[in-house]
Amino acid sequence: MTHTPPSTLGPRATQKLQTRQALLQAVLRLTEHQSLGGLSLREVSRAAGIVPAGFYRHFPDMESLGVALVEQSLGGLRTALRAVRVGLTESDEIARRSVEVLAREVRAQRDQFRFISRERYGGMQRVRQAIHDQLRLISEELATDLRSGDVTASSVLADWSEEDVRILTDMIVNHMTSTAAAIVDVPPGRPAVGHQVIATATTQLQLIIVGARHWLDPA
Amino acid sequence: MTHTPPSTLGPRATQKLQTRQALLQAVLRLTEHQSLGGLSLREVSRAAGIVPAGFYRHFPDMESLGVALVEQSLGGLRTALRAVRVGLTESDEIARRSVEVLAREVRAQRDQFRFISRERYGGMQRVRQAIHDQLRLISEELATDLRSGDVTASSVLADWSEEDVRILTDMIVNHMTSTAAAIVDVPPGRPAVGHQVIATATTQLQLIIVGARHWLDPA
DNA sequence: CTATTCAGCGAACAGGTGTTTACTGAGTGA
DNA sequence: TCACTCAGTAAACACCTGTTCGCTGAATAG
Repeated sequence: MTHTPPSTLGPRATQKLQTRQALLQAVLRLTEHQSLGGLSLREVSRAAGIVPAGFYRHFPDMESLGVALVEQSLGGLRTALRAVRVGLTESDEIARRSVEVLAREVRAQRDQFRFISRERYGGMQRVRQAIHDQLRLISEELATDLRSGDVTASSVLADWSEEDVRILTDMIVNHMTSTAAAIVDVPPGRPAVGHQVIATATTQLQLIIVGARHWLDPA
Repeated sequence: MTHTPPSTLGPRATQKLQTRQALLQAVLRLTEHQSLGGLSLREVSRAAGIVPAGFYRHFPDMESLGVALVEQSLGGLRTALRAVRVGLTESDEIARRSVEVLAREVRAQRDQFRFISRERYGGMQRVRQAIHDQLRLISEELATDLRSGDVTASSVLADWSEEDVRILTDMIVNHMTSTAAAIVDVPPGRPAVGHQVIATATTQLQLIIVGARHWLDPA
């Protein structure tokens, strides 16, 4: 009677998942000084501890591996950003806390974000597309939270057109990716530089918010 | 007695320059669908019409070729941007005209800017450094024009600290690079999409300017 | 006219590449 | 227990890679 499919995976599937993660980790490690397109399938397989032919048990090619990496990385950031906004109504507060979360996330998953920065414009087509799609999702979720919900209570955004809100959130997301790239490039062991980067980014985001507040002002 | 060095280069040097340009052009052509790190020296030499060994007559390696390409590309943009600001005093006008110049330049030198976008975060170390340096120059020149000169006459920036001006111009330059990347990604033969991108970028830049105007306002 | 320079050539080198093939042997389901 | 699935293996395939070497022959300098 105990015919429920095992909620805990068998040793077979577990081991496969581990190897898959080893492949993803290998790419993150190897892309510290070069881009995905500069890696060879053999190099990655070697670093993951399997033979080249074994690679095909997990991905049909390196581009697919890249797409999987994008979804794992940006998916995590997306939920973290969504979580930080619940209960906040002051856009100043949202700005400061969003930059904080971004900084924390980037420092915790440094090589994931280096990978994203690297491949956002530089990478292979499907990888770039995957990044683009994830960023659009983040932008749209931010737009929803800014237009509806408690946030609008203390905001001027209620009067804005959908189009204008999209323009605003696109800019904010672009600013976030620039910030992430800047944090990634901070030399390790120089936390002072990191603080400087975050302070600058926060100021810039506040300037955007001030602009948004006075957007519809009489000239 | 006619010992002046020839102001017009001899056929020898001329031909060498042509081959050098052929190498640069070959890289621009080949990086449409992959990044510089994914190109092989042989591939580039072949596309330029020379034998692999001939490559070394011009560059010691591909990274150096990339640096040369960066300086040629961003050097042009830098002078074009500096030129467009002379005689302008209204920051609104500066914003609109800067985006115009950027868009014109990007469309005229599409593959150069695609290359810059590709390599800004994705590329090899020295290439990234070269891009970073050029962008910092652009940011500093903009800061100088905003602080001194006629511009300040109708601006609030006169009261700003150097640091704050740097923060502002850094953000503007980042916005420009995002815009350039977006324009490059516009599908060819869809000018309507291109107009949309430029309109969005202009609005975003104006929002930044509004923010700057009210930056020191009493809350 | 003569001696020198040097951009580009052709061949060779040791080694890395993606992909296919047939295989092993532990994990699985009935 | 027993057939079968399938993650990982080992070897072979034809091909491309960066770099070096000595050579050519036209442009150059004196």
